Amino acid sequence: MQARTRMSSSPTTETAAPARRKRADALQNLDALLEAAKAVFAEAGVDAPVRTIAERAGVGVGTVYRHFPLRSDLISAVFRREMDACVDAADELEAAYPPGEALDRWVLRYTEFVAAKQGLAAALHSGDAAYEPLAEYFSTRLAPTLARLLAAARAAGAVEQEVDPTEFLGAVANLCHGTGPSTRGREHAERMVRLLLAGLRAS
Amino acid sequence: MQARTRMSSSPTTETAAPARRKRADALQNLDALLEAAKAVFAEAGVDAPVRTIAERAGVGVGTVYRHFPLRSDLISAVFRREMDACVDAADELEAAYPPGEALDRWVLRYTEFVAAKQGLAAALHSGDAAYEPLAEYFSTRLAPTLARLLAAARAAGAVEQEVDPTEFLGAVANLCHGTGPSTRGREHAERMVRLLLAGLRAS
Amino acid sequence: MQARTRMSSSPTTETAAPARRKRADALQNLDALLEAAKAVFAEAGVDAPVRTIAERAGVGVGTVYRHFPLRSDLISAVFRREMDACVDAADELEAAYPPGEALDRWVLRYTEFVAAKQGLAAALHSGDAAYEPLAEYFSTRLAPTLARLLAAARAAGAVEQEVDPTEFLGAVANLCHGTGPSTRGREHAERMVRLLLAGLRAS
Amino acid sequence: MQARTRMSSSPTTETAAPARRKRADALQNLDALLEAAKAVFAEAGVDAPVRTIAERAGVGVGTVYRHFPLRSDLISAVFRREMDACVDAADELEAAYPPGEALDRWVLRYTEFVAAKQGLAAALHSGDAAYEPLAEYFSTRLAPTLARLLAAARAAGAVEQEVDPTEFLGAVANLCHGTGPSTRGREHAERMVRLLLAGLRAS
DNA sequence: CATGAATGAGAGTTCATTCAT
DNA sequence: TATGAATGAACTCTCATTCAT
Repeated sequence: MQARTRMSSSPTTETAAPARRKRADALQNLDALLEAAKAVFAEAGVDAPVRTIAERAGVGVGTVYRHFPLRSDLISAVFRREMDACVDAADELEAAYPPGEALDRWVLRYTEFVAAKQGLAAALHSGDAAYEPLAEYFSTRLAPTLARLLAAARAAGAVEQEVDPTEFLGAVANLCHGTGPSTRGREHAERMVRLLLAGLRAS
Repeated sequence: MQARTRMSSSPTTETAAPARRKRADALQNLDALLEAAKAVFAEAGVDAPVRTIAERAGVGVGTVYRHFPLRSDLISAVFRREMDACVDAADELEAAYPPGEALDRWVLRYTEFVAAKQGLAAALHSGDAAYEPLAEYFSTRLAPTLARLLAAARAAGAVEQEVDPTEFLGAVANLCHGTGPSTRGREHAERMVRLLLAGLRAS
Repeated sequence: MQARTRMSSSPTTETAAPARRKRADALQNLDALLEAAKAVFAEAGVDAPVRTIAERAGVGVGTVYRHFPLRSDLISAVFRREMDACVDAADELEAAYPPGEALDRWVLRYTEFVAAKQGLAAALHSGDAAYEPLAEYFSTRLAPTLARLLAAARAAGAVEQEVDPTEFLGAVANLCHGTGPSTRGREHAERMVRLLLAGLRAS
Repeated sequence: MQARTRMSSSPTTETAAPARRKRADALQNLDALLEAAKAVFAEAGVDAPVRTIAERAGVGVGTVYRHFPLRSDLISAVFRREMDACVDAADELEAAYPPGEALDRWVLRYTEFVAAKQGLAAALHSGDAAYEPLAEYFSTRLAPTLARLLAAARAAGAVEQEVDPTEFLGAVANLCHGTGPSTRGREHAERMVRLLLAGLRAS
């Protein structure tokens, strides 16, 4: 019943094949869904009612279930995008800064990401088998990145302590827990993360 | 909520025994309730169904609501007791160890407590205004204790960094998040907490 | 929200213990529930929405689930009562008529019962494991009754064919399928059942 | 339901081939649909999700709705074909056997057909007005066939009882209810149908 | 004071049906 | 004409919370 945006591009200017149109709509919906989910997760956590997300995206609940049969599918999809961005940031930081500083900056960058995703850590630790894929993504994408940065920093003498990358990432995620989207919360998390980083340096 | 006619005669005119009995019963119930809640919270988190707790305690749900109108009241009551024990431990540690070590040992003691209380941190950060009293208890009992230990350690040159006690306590609580009652989880949390402590030492 | 009948018997005339009152209410509700379910099942089949039954009984859905966690529990309860009555009728018929006629009359009595319970046969054959208890009740209560009547009739030379009682009962139930509560439907079922009975007699 | 502009040029101006192709495709689809529906009905009953049928046939749901706007349309179409085969069988049986035996054999043949169509009887008796056409087909095709066989058998002295053909057919269909595709179920149904046939013979 | 039956809002999930492409 | 994405009504079931006894 919701009025879909009928962009109504004039027929003459339309160049894409008709078959594409359908896909375009679907993709648009999917995007709206991911955006909505991201927003709702940030506000109400990953346990927010499916209906809320559907409404926010302007679609029916059925559509959500069509694209993401499991809640975890949606969660994964939402977070994966940003995790990728986070992973990519490592390259730039490594190129621009010495190992120790690159490590710090990347961890802080990661902190920022996690802090903005209320409920991420909770989902990760929920024990719910549904979030396995998400956890796996952590291990296969983020952890290796941190491992690389750690190794470089240690080689440069900027880090003394041994630490398991996945464990460390989990700890940082946990430190962001409950720190709303407020600046105060952010700062709080950041301070604690810096303490953790300082700990790495200690002999 | 309307006060029903109190059919029972005034306490003064009653023989001591029945009155005692009643009070004793009530206290017993309350204790059973707290024990049950503690156990259930540990197993299923602080969001466990009220009925589960009531059944575990062998009382009706109504009784739970009578004693603890808000869920947070029950949670607070449950945790308060153990917090007190934790606070008390500080004295002994201060007497037995040098400031720096006393600090470490106490924080680890606190870590143990929090790790055993699945959901404590979550509740604390839930944003639900209902948990305010619990947070307050944190500030008024635990935080001053930590502040004292920190001050002593700093005076002894065992700590360099400045840190807000409440913030630090929250961070430690967060680090325990999702670390089930398993030994592995415990160790994981402990390792991260030690890192945090090491961070305090760094110049 | 539904206004419960507040019979409000004057306090002075009330003799039953207060504790009984609660039970009385509960039982009344349970009875209303069974009556409502019976009616709804007859009108809309055993797959009727739970809410419909709850509304008809004037209770909340939760109450239905409290008393009958599984849909099949409710169905069983509803039908059991009438099955018992049906079983009891056998004694009277046996006493009042010669074996062959007693058999006929009882089967017709049973036909009447089943015809009035739209959905009984369907549930029985749904394959849904949930209806097992109901099927079992068939085997343990009705089948033995029919077996007895058949044996007597055969001994008296009024029946020639061998037939498995449970199978026969199922067949009769099936014959009532789709015969609404109309007289026409009833008669239709009855005619076919008589044919079946006639078949028993054939050499 | 509004008629869309028929973009395709008129059939007459098109070359024969493409037109044929289209028709051929459509017919093929229709056939696949009927086959799929038959299979699905047999496995999951006539209430099976439309999508299941569409997938089985390798077409979109829209196609199902195009050919069979009402579910009953599909059901009717599916069963009609087999009913016709059943009707045709009567001729052969009449030619090959004496009236009494022809009757028995045909009824058993019909039993086989119905037993294989789980849900046919249910649909027939569902009360849903949508199945009227199917019921009508029963009356106009099968019932006359049975009537003919019955008349011949009666004329030959092989049947004593009067019985309405449609009613009898319905009864047989009902007896097949809930008898899965298993051999046991089949035999059960057959036994009961034989009893019914024996009843016809009784004086 | 305790009890636990009753209530009913709300969440998840499925599917018939429509309709833009 | 076929497709399948989207819709949303309808259903089941769970629990927090109230309140008569």
